Amino acid sequence: MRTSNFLLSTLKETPADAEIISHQLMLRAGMIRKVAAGIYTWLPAGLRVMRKVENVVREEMNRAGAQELLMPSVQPAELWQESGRWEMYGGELLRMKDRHGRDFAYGPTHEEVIGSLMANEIRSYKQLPANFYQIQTKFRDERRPRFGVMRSREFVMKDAYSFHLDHAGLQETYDVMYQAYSTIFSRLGLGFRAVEADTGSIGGNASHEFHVLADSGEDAIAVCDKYDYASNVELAEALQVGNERSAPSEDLKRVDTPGQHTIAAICDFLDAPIESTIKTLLVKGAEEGTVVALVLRGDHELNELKAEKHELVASPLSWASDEEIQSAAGCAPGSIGTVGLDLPIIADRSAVNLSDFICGANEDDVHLTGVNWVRDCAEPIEFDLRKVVAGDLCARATDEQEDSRLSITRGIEVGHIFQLGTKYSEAMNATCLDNNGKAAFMQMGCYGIGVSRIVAAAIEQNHDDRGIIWPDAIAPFKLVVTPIGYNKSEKVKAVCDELYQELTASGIEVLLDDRNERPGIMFADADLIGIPHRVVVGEKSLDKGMIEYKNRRAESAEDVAQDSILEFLKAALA
RNA sequence: CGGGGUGUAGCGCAGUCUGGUAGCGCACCGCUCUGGGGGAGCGGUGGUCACAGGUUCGAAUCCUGUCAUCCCGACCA
Repeated sequence: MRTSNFLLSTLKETPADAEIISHQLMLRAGMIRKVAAGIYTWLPAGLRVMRKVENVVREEMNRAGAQELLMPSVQPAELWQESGRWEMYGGELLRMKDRHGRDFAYGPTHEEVIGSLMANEIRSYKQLPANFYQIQTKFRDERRPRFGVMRSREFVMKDAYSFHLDHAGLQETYDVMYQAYSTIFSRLGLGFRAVEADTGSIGGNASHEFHVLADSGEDAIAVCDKYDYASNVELAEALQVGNERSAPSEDLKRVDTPGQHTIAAICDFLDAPIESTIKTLLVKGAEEGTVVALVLRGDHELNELKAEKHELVASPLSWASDEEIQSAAGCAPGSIGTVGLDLPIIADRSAVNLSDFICGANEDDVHLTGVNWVRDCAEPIEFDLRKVVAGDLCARATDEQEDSRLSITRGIEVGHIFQLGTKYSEAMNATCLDNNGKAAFMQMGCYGIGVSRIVAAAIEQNHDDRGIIWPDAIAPFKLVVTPIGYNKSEKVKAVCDELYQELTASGIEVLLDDRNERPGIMFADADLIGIPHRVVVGEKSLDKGMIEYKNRRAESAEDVAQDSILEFLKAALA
């Protein structure tokens, strides 16, 4: 491609409404343009990158035995009513009516379509296992789209759905997909991590997310390399910290604590370590109108996702109102405690093993010290409630060494694999006959990759102050040829044209910058759009029989003899 | 959905308080010089000042309403 024939819409200045680096660079490099909130046009430079990602994904899905198909983006409401999600899905489902007034939705995902399709197409276990995928535009009407294509409403996704006679078959394909995903992200040149994930409302027994590691990531991941453990912090198990509960050694004492309503204030006021305090949080119970107390050690934070998994706790988690707190505890938040509290008390593992601790007295501006479970209040229900923090022991650890502890890193979720079980096959009545001729609901798995999001994630991970640095596998062009004086020097023009033709003929995607621009502009543009390899052809070098080569990541350039440049480049780009 | 910003040329912004012919830089077009990291000069093109209504002799500017968009949070995966 020649720049004279390519829409190179680079911007010198950063558009004001772009916050994160990938969004800024995608706009500046002329990859995308916003059409509406969360809706973007992909310009040629951007689309070239997305196609590269798609192709790698397609190759590896095919290699893993999945078959590509294409389902409609506009889906009839009946399918969603059948699965119950027409009501359940909420505002994210973009609904519309056709000219006859019939309800449709723009597909945010395709379990319904594939489920009803395969209910018809698959009749016998002999057709199983089967795995189908598509690469297609989805629409989720996010409440708050943000960060460019990182969290857009319209986006490109690879979604795959597998079908099995039994769970063993599902597990087998799940493992194959796990491997395929690892291969895909490796081939894309991305630093990533597979992490255990919450199965959320979908349910099922296993789920992994694939995260591109980047400080700007929206998700926090707890990692322990020694035990090969990585989990979304939403899910990561928090072990008990501290020693086993010891016998009470202090008497229960009432202390006036006027105006001290936070843990930090109490510790300061009583000159007590924060590990000797507990906090008591009141939340709505699963049963309408009830309230439940959640207890954590003072220095720990509540993991709301864990809490709402307890059968006594309302899901989604919902805080008790001030009135409910007043009537249940007899005081305002800040003075709640476990003594004399007539509520179910669910305590985090690390709070359960405390003795002689400090808590509120359920009376405004009064606290208790020397509190002990059993002696002073009921034995609590033990439950994993807290958020893990860096330095916690890994849940798999069998020792307490430094390298058995968790570190917290941030990631961008670019892939997610689920074992769905029979949830959708039951909803869509997708059965097949087993080898006894009996109908059985098929086991399903589903496997997503955020194709457009990967483009942004790759930039988050690969950029410098001059612009994007594409991994070779997804660069819009592998090599840029920058002539000095293309329109002035016959010699330079001839060498560039020949180089361009030969490299192009050997299958290398080359951008020849034939604009009549000053070198600085050409260098700046090439760096901004992130082309990984560059050669500069100028009369000065040519007179010495040299052509200059530079890797985008390298500090400086090197001279290569003109007569060996082709082999050199073929080797460098291999 | 709650809170906070912002809407003036393709991009970045000033002008709004204090009403009086719509400006600057970049980009873009033409010419000249220049030619290894966003160069310089001269001359140009481009705007229903988000929209609607109101006040006024006169509104980008004041008033009312609407919309769009960005950020934080909640929500979602």
